[in-house]
Amino acid sequence: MASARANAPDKRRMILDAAITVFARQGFHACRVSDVADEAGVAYGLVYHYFDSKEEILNTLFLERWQLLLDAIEGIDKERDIPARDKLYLAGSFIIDSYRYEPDLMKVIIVEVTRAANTFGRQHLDKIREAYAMIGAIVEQAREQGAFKSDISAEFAAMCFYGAIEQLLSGWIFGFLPSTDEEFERAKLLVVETICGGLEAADAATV
Amino acid sequence: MASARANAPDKRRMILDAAITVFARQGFHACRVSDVADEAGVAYGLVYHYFDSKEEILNTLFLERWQLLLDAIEGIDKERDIPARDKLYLAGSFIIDSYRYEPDLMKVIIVEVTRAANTFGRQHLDKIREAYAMIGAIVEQAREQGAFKSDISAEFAAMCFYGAIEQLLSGWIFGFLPSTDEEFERAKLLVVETICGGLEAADAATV
Amino acid sequence: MASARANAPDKRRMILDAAITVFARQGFHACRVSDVADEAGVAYGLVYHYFDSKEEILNTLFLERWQLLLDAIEGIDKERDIPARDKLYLAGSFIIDSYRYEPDLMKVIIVEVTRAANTFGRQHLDKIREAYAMIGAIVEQAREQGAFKSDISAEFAAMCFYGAIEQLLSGWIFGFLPSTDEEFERAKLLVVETICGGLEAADAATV
Amino acid sequence: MASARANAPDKRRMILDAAITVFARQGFHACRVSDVADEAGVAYGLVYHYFDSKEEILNTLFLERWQLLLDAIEGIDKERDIPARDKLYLAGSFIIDSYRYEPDLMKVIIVEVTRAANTFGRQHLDKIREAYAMIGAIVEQAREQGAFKSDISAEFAAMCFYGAIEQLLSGWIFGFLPSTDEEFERAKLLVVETICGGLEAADAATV
DNA sequence: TATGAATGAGCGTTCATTCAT
DNA sequence: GATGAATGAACGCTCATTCAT
Repeated sequence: MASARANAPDKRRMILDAAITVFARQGFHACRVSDVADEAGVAYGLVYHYFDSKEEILNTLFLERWQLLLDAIEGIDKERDIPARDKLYLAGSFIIDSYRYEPDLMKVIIVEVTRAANTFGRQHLDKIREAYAMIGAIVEQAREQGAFKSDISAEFAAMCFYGAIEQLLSGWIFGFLPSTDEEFERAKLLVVETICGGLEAADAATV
Repeated sequence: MASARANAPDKRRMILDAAITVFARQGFHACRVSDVADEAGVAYGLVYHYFDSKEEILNTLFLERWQLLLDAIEGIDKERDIPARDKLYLAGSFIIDSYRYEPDLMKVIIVEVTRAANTFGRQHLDKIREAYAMIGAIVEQAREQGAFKSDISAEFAAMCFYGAIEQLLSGWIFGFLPSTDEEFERAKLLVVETICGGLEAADAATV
Repeated sequence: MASARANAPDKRRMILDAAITVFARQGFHACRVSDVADEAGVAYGLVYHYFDSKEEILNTLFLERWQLLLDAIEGIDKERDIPARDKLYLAGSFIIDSYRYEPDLMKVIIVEVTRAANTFGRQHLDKIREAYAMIGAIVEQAREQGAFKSDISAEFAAMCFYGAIEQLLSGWIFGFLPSTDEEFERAKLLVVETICGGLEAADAATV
Repeated sequence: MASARANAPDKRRMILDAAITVFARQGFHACRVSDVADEAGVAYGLVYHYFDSKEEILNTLFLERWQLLLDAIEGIDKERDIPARDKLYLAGSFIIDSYRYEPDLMKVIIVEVTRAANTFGRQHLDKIREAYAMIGAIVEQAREQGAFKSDISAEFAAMCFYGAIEQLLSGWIFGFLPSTDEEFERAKLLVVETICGGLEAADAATV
């Protein structure tokens, strides 16, 4: 029987996927629950069979994905013998690739949650800050080892790093940065180069 | 006429100021037009005498303030004989001080406009990008002069710089960075130090 | 200006009157707010301009009317020099006449509030019981004076009296008692005769 | 078959019993079919296997119990050689004891059917009135025998008697009369004393 | 200018009922 | 018999906006 249902549609998943599409296209507030149901091809009420509210759908999407991101950064940080810059490169890459491969989902998460700081962002602030903390931990270790400047706190550095990446994601999301593979790869390298190496030319630092 | 009304209340201004308070406290979407009218101490309908819609109030607040910011950065950039790092410091200072001295207004602008990218941010995208462009112009000049690395585009650098600052503002707005004078001053210095000088210690850059 | 508006329609009152008609005809739960608005000839939203909810309309109708009833019984009780039986007759008359002259309003109050004990009745229980208490006070005084039996508590007597009257009202409301003037007058007399004098024939009481 | 299933759970009965509990606790309208199913420990849809609708469950509960009541009163009335007052005492006792021993069921019947006159009460009005008629028959016989006053119609007397009892039941149901054995027994005696003997003291009747 | 009563489209949510398994 | 996923009509309430005064 399980096999008979192996490729049966998982309606709950279909609703979540439809929500990604609809939230990304119309925005969370501008869309109606019926838009999600229509996109998923299910009846209106089924959405409420699986979720308590429209908000819960968004929360579910965010928490699912954000946990993957936290797990990824944690995994990167545990590889002890690579330099902090490489760890930050891997973390940044994971976020950028998340957008590259699932742009609608990441658009929803960035636009409707992490940047929507006084609606959903607020209720997920602790979860969001876990990411900052993990990036901060990478920086902190580098500071202790003398690789990073001690006068810039790890927390501060993490916010600059994350802020820069989120700004880049916004650029892609709103179409003023080109969404090409080259651009994604270049951005991965340059955001680390900028934050770790600084904008200033090495031989000009003393100017 | 102006003198005859010298100390008559400017109802339009009262409405705008009330809107700053209310939008900051409750959020643009969560508040009603009547909340703004109540805060301003005027009748419901008067808001519609001065503004076409609730949105127009927010647009007005944004455009008023953002133009000041653009003018300030432009002014900073025209002082030709200071280094790019100093220009960026001044630009960053202006933004941070804007929040320091008018936290409600800046909260509204950041939360409801620049970070609300798929509602108001979208319609003001060009205006917002003018700020990136001005920061980019500062960077571009430094690149041409060899002070900044040429492999990091000015546009990219500007987004990292602005992203870092906006992230810091979010930290203050949502209360996970302390809003003290020392902290504001420190942040001004460090955000430039981070973006221009990089996180890496000078003697560790080759590691 | 006041005179210019002397016969201007009081929309709030129109809504209340429409609600009496609609609640009586369709029942509180079976009708929609739009039915009330339509009956009143006003826009949907105006109902919510004057009342917080559909329930508040019913509460308002009940409290308005019930207070008249309480005031009436209180007034009756203060006329000290008439016998308890006459006071009960006047109290019963007031209630029966309330139905006679405003059948829809009393139907709503009886059906949707005082007999709807586990919805609205519950929240107005204290107010409803004030009526029992006032009737009880009339009985109590008669007991103290020796006119009424001392082995039947005043509270118990009040509930029997009120229960009998409410049952009669139900009979008229649901059409199994004839709603004629003679019937109303006869009922006023007989309910008192029954409760005060008893069903038993005087010469048969010892049987 | 009955023996083969002697101790198999009778799901239909379980649903009815669960409905008594749930309807009494939450009220008929405020509860969902799933609440009944949960309480019964059966699946959602099984309720619809045994009953056509949520209403049919209530109808079933009412008709089952009301028939017992009708049968009881009929039985009482057939014992010809006891006085009307005793018959009324027995009828009242049966109703009061019904509540005493099955308070939830009687609460549901009183609150959701007999007092809910414009929903379920209406469709069961004829059945409810059968009870009045039977009480009326007891009174009528006493009138014919001269034991009861002839100027109070039997139908009227029945409504007063039933109204008084239902009011008492409401008092117990909503907790403003104490639900003790003494109270129940006292009420049985006093309601008959009140309705048959009247509130007025014998020696004061001429006052 | 100034008021606030009046408008009405729009949406989230509920839940009785059906039906495929 | 038994399950619970699936359906979809229905409704209370919100609130931006209009307009008569």
